[in-house]
Amino acid sequence: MTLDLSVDRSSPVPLYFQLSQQLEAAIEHGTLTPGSLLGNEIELAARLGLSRPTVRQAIQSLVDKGLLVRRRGVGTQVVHSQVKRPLELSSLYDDLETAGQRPATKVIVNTLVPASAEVAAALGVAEDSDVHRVERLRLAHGEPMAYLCNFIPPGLLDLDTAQLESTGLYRLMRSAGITLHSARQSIGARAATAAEAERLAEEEGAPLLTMQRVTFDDTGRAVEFGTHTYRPTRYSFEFQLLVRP
Amino acid sequence: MTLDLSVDRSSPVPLYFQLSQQLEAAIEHGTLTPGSLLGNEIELAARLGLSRPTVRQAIQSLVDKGLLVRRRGVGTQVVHSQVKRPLELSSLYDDLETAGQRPATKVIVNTLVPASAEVAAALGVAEDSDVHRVERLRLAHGEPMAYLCNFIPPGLLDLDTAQLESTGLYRLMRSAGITLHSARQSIGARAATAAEAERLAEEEGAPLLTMQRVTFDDTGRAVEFGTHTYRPTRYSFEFQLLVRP
DNA sequence: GTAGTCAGATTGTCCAGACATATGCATTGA
DNA sequence: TCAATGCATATGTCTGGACAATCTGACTAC
Repeated sequence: MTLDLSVDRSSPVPLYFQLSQQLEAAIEHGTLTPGSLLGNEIELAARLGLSRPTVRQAIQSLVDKGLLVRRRGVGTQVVHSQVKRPLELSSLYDDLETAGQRPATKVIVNTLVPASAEVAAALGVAEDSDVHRVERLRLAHGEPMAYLCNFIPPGLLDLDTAQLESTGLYRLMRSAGITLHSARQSIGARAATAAEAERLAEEEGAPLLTMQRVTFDDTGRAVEFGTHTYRPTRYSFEFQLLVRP
Repeated sequence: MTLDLSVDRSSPVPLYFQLSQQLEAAIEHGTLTPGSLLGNEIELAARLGLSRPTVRQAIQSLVDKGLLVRRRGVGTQVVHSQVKRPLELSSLYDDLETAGQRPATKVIVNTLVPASAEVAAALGVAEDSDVHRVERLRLAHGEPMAYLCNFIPPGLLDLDTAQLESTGLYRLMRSAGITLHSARQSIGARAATAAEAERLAEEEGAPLLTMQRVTFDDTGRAVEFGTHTYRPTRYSFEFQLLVRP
C-alpha cells in the first residue's frame, strides 16, 4: 500500500495542516484502513522532506480528533471505530442542512425585552437591561422540529428577521465577526405544556427534549443564551466524545 | 502580579506538564484573573529556564482545555467564562459521587445472552455470539434515578455483581486495564412504557431521557454498548463544549 | 519449558534558534 | 480631521538534532 503524500511549500497553508488533511482524507476514503500502522514519524518526515516536529504536529491534530492512536514503541494506528465525527459546538441549522433536511425557520418573536434574573445571570448583564429576544420555529420537510428561544446581548449584531429566517443564528454571529469559543449546555426532558404542544404540533404531556445553552466568544463573553425544545421523535443529539487523558 | 512558577528537572513528570498544572492551578485559584495577559512566551521561557517549544506545549494544553486564548500579536489571555469544566466521557456513577449524591446500584440482571443484531453491530461481534448483559438500577438518596442496560463483549473483564453494586462500570473497566478512548452517544427522549415506569417509579407515558452509548478503547475496539433511561426530574446532561477551530 | 534479559524500533520530551504573520499603537501624510 | 504607513510585539510555523521511555520479540539461562 503506497500512500502518495506531498506538500506544497509555496502554499500559504501550513505544512502540518496540508499533511493532516491528506491523512484525514486517506482515512475517510479508506486508503488507510482501520488498524493499519502509519509508518514511523522519522521515515515519514524524510519521505516528505519535512522535519519530524512538523510531521508530529500533523499527526497530533488527528490524534486530537480521535482518528489516530499513538503507542510508544509500537507506532501510530488508525482507530477501528466506524464513526469519526467529533463533537462540535454545532448549530441545529447546520446539522439539518448537512443531513440534507432543508431546514426552514419561522421567526415568531424578534424584539427587545428587559432581562429577567435568569437571562441576566446567564449573559452577565444587568437585570432589567435590554436584551434581544428571538423566538423561532425550526421546520424540516415542513414539519415542526424545534422551538428555539434565544436571548442576545445588545450591540453584538443586527438581528434582521429576514436573515434569521434564511440562515442560522451561529452563522449570523460568525459573519458579524464574533468568534465562537465554547458553550455550556444542559440537555433534559419534560412533558409538553399546552402552549408548547400547540407550537410543535404535539399533544399536551408529550415528552419533549430540552436544551439550554450559554455560548461564549473567544474573550469569554457570553454572546447567547438559548432555551430550546425539540420533538424527540424528530431529533436527538448525536455526538462523539473523547476521553481527556 | 508576580506568579511564582518553577519546574523540577529531577522529577519524572514532563516539564510542560508541570508548567501547565501550575498555570491551571493559578487560574483555578484566581491568582491569574480572567482577561489577564499571561506574559509572552519567550520571556516566560527565559524566566523558567525552559525552551520556547516546551512553554508553548504547556500553554497549548490549556488552550485545548479552553482555559486560555491565544491571539497573535496580542498575547495569551485567561478566558472570562465562569465555568471551566470541560466535556468528558463521564460515568454516571462518578457524576453522582462528585455531586455528593452517594449513588447506590442494584444489579437486576447479570448474565450471558446471545447478541441481538443491534448489539452485535454496535459491539462489532458476531450475531448470536455470547455477550454479557448487565441491567442495573441506579439510585440517589434512595430514589431511583436511572435504569442502565449494558452489553459487554466477553473476556474483557470480570463482571462481579458485588463489584458492580459498589462502583461504576467505567471504573471497573479502567481497573481491568482497559484504556477508554472515545464514545459515540445519542441523547433523546420518549414516553415511558409500563415496564419502564414501574422500574423508575414513574407513571406510564411520563417523559424519560434516553441515552445510547458505544464506548471504544484506545485500539478502537468497542468495549461497551449501553441503553440508559433517566428520570428527567432527577437528572440532566450538563457539559461544556469547545469549538473546533 | 519458563522466566528473565537484552536489543531494536518507535514515540515522548526537550532544546536553540530562524523566519513569517497578525495586531495595536504611534507617527506621518493628505 | 482622518486615513495610510511603519514599527514594536506577540504568536504561528518550521528546522535539525538529542536523549529518554516504552513496547515487542528474540535470545539466553535456569
